[in-house]
Amino acid sequence: MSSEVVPDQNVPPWLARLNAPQREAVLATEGPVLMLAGAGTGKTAALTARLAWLVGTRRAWPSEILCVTFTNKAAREMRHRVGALIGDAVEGMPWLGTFHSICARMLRRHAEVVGLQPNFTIIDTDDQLRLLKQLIVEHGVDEKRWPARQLAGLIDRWKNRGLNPDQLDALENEAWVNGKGTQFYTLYQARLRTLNACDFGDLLLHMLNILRTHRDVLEQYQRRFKYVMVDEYQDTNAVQYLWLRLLAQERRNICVVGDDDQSIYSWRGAEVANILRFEKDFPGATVIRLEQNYRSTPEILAAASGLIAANSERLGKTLWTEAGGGDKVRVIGVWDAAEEARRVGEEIERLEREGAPLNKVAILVRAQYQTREFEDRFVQIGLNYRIVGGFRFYDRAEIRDALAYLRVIAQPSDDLAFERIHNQPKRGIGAKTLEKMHSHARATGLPLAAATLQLADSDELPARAAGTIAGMMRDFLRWREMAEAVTPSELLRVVLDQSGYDTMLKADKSVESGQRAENLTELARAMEEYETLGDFLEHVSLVMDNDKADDTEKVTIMTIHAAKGLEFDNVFLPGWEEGVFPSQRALDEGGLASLEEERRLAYVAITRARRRCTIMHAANRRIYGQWTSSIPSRFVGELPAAHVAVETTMTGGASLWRANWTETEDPFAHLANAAPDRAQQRGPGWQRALATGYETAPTRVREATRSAASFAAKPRTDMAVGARVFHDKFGYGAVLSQDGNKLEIEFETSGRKRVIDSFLKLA
DNA sequence: CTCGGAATAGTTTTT
DNA sequence: CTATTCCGAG
Repeated sequence: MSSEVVPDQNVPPWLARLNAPQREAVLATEGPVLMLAGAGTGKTAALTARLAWLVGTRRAWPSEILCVTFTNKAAREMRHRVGALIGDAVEGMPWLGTFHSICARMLRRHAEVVGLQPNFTIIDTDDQLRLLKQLIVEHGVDEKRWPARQLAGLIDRWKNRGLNPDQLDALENEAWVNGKGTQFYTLYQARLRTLNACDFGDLLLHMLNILRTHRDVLEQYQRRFKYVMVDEYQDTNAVQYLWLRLLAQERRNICVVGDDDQSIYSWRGAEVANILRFEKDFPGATVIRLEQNYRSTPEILAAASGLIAANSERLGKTLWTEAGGGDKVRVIGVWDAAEEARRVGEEIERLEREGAPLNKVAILVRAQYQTREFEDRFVQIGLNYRIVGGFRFYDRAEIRDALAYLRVIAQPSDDLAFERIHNQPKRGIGAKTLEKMHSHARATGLPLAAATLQLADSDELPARAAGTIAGMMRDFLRWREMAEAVTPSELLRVVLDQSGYDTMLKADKSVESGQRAENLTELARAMEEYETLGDFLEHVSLVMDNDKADDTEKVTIMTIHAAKGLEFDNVFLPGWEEGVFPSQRALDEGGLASLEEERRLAYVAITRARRRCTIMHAANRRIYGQWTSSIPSRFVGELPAAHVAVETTMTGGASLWRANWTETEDPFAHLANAAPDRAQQRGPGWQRALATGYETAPTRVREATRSAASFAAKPRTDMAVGARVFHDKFGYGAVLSQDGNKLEIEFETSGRKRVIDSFLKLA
């Protein structure tokens, strides 16, 4: 590719390094551009270079470019990489960020247009649910039959589609309590307005409404943004699309990057159609395909391409690579999920012995519940792992309590926050008092906190309750004054101390309380980089990720969704069974579209691998406590045979497996009985497993090496519940319970784990 | 108000 | 199976 570059001192090296289509995408600055960038084709490199080029050639100031991503992580990376190209100018890029953070920034300027104050609160799903629940109960709807979750889901969907309450059609209206959709959506929006709050969907919907109804505001932004760039365009939903179209339709300098084959978020409103219709919306668009892959071996690419070819409705791309060699994609069938985890563990230990860094090994699963089996196994064999996703730092109860205090200080009208902590720590203000507070607030139209203060002055409450409330309100007044003078971090420390929260934690002798206190210290530390309380709260609500830098060598276990955009040398893909992947839900509902999304997910999974990719399927697995037999995923059968090596290895040898299902305990016997034709429909993956696997390669079949752990079958008697123990990997801990030779231990530094007793010493 | 047992509901996840 | 939520008794 460098040979194509005409040496020219005006061409910066970072531009010369790009391949021809990437360079074309950079240089096509004027007019609409659709960049179809396959997995691993260097789209971020092209996008950052384009940004640098626009600024470097003085086509626009950094502040005149709108550059939108979906996640904070992507925004951060973009900022970082652009910074490497053009230096500090990137600091002046206020409009590089996520859809939500950019809209929040805009909305704070125009808040009054939609009836909000500029310091509005951004509420999260938790608050949203509590608020909706209140509304549902208040209006006499049976919360059992019509759960708040469902309403939240509907409202989210409406907002994602850009629908305001008055724009719901009859069908949508019917979706909630037989015709109360509009009513509850309206109530919810009104309630948010009185709370001076917004949910995530509102950030976009409010801005869209403003741009639609206020010509002057729209024109101001159209004039400002000379260039618009959008990453992961296949993930945009309707509001985002409409918002972008309004902002870009005048100048038409919009460049979107995406890959229809990697669209895996339709369930949260993303519409692949947006990418498919780009050329219609912006006639004359330049379409550029990035197809040269810099990540994977040709075998991996061929397997992935073959699989995705089974989808219809594709724009179509052909990935290729200059690299040669590499192993075929392996497919391994095992007896059950435990063996699957054991195999993966062994493979990883082998890789480790060969010197492969664990940081570049990943196990990608379809659903979170699959992680458990691996976690258990890796604890047993002492393999370092990290599970990505699941609990987030800011989701913890104590963190949310602390934040609620800060929110009430920053915004006295934040009823949701006030309600959260009104009796936390316990102040003796129970349901009865709370109900009085609520009804007084409703009667006076005051925020909860203000109404409560008034109530405390009256004789409505028992003297003791009135006293505590008055005291609490005095605290808040004092903290509010203090907030002007001290840093947010110091303020938090004072609040935790004076509110009695610290004391409450100290009094709590349970194993978790120590960790809680530590988390709060961690929070205070994280706050130190913020100057004002407002800055910090905005950060918490919009930038809620906590990718803690972790330099220890660990295997990553995460969902395929979470792995999008990442790459690993060695990738393990367990659970490729019908009902797991594709998921049962996708098979039951959603029809072909759902199935194709699952297939795209499988494509994303395979293309994460740089060097080696191992797909596995188990014949038996326990799902929600039910033993389930399953057949290999149809996706296994769709892999092009020429690029796949089937290497089925089972504990006890293949003959055992075969004996099991052919004669005595055919795991599919019930299927054959219930639906005789199902037995014949075991799919191509199954057929291949039969044809290639253990039939032709019996010598490769071997007893899985048992680790020392599983031999220590006799439970020890010297480790009673409560005993203090020591573990080489996890340090000191206390025994919580014993189950045979497995002990559950609360480790002082690494939390609760199940380990085998032979790895423990009495401390 | 707090505790404990029963009932229940469980893809994927960002903001 | 298991984490969470809900409800009723004390």
